[in-house]
Amino acid sequence: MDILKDLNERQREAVEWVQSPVLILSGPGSGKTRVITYRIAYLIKELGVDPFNILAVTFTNKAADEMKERVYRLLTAETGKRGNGETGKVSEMPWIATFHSTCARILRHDIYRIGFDRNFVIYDDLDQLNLIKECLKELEIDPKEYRAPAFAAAICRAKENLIDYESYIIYTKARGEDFYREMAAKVYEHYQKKLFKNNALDFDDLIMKTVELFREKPEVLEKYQERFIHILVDEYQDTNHSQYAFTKLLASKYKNICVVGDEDQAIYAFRSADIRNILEFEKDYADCKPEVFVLNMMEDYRSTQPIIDLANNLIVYNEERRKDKGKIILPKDKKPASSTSTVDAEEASEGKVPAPVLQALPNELEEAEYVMDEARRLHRKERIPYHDMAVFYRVNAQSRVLEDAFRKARIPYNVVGALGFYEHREIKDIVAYLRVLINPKDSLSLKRIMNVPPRGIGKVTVQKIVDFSNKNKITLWEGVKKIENVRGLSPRAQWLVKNFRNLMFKYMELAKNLGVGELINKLIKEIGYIKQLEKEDTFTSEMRIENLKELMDAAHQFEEKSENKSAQVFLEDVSLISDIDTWDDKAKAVTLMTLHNAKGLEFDTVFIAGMEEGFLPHSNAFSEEKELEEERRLCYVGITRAKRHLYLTYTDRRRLYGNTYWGLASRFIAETGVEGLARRSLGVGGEAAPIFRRERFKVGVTIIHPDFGKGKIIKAEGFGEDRKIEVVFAGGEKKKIALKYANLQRI
DNA sequence: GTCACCGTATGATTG
DNA sequence: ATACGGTGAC
Ligand SMILES: Nc1ncnc2c1ncn2[C@@H]1O[C@H](COP(=O)(O)OP(=O)(O)OP(=O)(O)O)[C@@H](O)[C@H]1O
Repeated sequence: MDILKDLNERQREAVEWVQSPVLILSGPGSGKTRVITYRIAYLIKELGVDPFNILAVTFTNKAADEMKERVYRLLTAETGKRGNGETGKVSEMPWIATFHSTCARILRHDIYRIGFDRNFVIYDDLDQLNLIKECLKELEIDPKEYRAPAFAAAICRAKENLIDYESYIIYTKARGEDFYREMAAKVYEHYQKKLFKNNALDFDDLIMKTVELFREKPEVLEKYQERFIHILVDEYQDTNHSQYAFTKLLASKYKNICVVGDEDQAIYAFRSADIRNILEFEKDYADCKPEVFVLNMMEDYRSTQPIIDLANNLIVYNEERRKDKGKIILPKDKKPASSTSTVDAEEASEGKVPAPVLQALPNELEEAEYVMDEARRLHRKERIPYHDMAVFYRVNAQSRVLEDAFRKARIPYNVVGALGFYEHREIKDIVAYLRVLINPKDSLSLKRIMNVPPRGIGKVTVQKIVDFSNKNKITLWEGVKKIENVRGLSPRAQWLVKNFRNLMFKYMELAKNLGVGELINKLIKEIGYIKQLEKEDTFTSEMRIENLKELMDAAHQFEEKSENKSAQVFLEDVSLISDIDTWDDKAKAVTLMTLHNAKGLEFDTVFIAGMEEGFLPHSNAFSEEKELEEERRLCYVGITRAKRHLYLTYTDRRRLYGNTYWGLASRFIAETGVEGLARRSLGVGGEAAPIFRRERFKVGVTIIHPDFGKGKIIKAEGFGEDRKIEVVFAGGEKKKIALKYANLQRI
């Protein structure tokens, strides 16, 4: 069977094993994603499984598209033996998507069973934040004292763990005195009720409501269990509890499940991902007859030996890591595709296999310059295409200087993330129009557009309609419809709202028959959005016009490629798009992205910029050992993306957000042992930052001050001599202390 | 009442 | 750099 010829023996076994659940817990580059892809093709082609009965879950839409494409190619490949007719055409493709879009599609069909409308809208995190701000206003909570993003985080964490607001309130009470949590509970409840009124779901609801649906309506669950007889999940180490519950429910009937992941690459604990899901997978299926098939592969087909060494050296510093996990190794059977088979240090130094490079730079500008220069050199001298190079960093804001350097040098580049296309204000405005047309209950979006572009309906008028609607227990849109009954409006204001109402009536009609593309075109023209922007005539307004044009193109393209051309489906696509999804990996350009976005990808050349204490590891992770280990895994993920060329750079001093950060080289640098390997380590004499040594005075540490006595560190910043800490002393008073001047003792 | 402008505060990682 | 709240002109 020749689709299996691209696999090694153990991969092949995993592809062919269908007698019981499969767990693949394997290192980077070991071919996990490849196994899933081939397994899907194998199920269809060799076992005659109906593609309709297969669900594969990926981490991003982009990964889903790629997998679809590969599966399609495997299915249509000329096999000589079998094949679905001479055209090799595939009649149907399996369902390959992210958790979020999978759940969105399920809910679109069946959510009415738990009391929601099927035409719900999906709120992204900006919408979520705006709605929470509204809640704070209505609950009379001062948003300066209690920040909205903190509530958003609390609510997300709760939902990721399937805790609805009722349970949240109960847990809060059980905990006793916790003012902040009590407040969060109130906000959560209010927020959730508002979502319901708006007929909206946020991202986390998509999963949570699906689980709720499955639990409350067994016949719905059964329907999907019969539909998804074979389930495959990629990147399983980064699933959270709700995703775990979803998967487990679906798989519980047939138990044809295959999960794949690597706990050393778990980097999403901050949004409740839990590696126990993958580590305890065997327990979940302990009663299966042949027991769970477990595969632990550590052969890394991606990287060269020196890169593998760095990764191995680094990851053992994670103390919570399973001691029996082992190291990744170069596969014996690896074909000399682009690199040589086995390599020793001597060969590496001769330049057959490039040695990883560690480079210190005085500041972030020179760092960017250096990265750009090296990229250009590799392109010219070694003929490495730009699209096979990437620059990774910890925080989006770091991309700016890099962009500038690449732009100035006229080297093509793409930035993944930062502000995604669909997060731009002008795009969100138009999307809000569409949402209201489809789901008039969406008051958040309605409020957003009532005066966009400015049409004389100001804050006060809107507030009056809101009050009127609340008093009469109707939605804001109902309030707008009954504008004649709203008291205290000037005739002019009433007239303006009536015009707006008529506009919306007209477009609600049009939306029934027109495709999204045409609808958006007409709408933008009629409301004079572009005219308004032209009037503003600034640099940003020009960009906005471009973006709007791009949106119209996107909508037309959508119409062409999709069967269901409704604005509804378009909106769904738009809401679920992620940063990485819009990245064009075939463009001839260097890719700039965060380490998080790099997961699952591979490049010939990888630069990791900003390898400094405070950035990688990020300063917010200093105080928790667990978080520090996650930062280390992040670094591990970055390193293991590189096939042949790896550069680690760090600076002495970095300007960001108008501040200057004086950094030490990241502890991870020393841990990788790159200094011993690198050809040009510490190139810039004297300007290199010293390599990090562990700070003794960390948050949480108890100290004794010669004057004030015993106290606990609650805040710490700076390094070495310059370190400043904030301490709460036994009496309760807080003091800021510079280590330089105080003779502190650690206890 | 509405809108455009200016000052101030404030920044991780994401589907 | 962007998101807010306050201010003055219409
Ligand atoms: N048996 C094999 N023979 C040759 N190349 C392979 C084999 N298996 C995998 N590869 C190659 O190794 C690289 C990594 O494969 P893949 O992305 O499937 O690994 P992965 O385990 O999912 O990686 P990661 O966890 O790091 O994202 C790919 O370029 C793939 O083509």
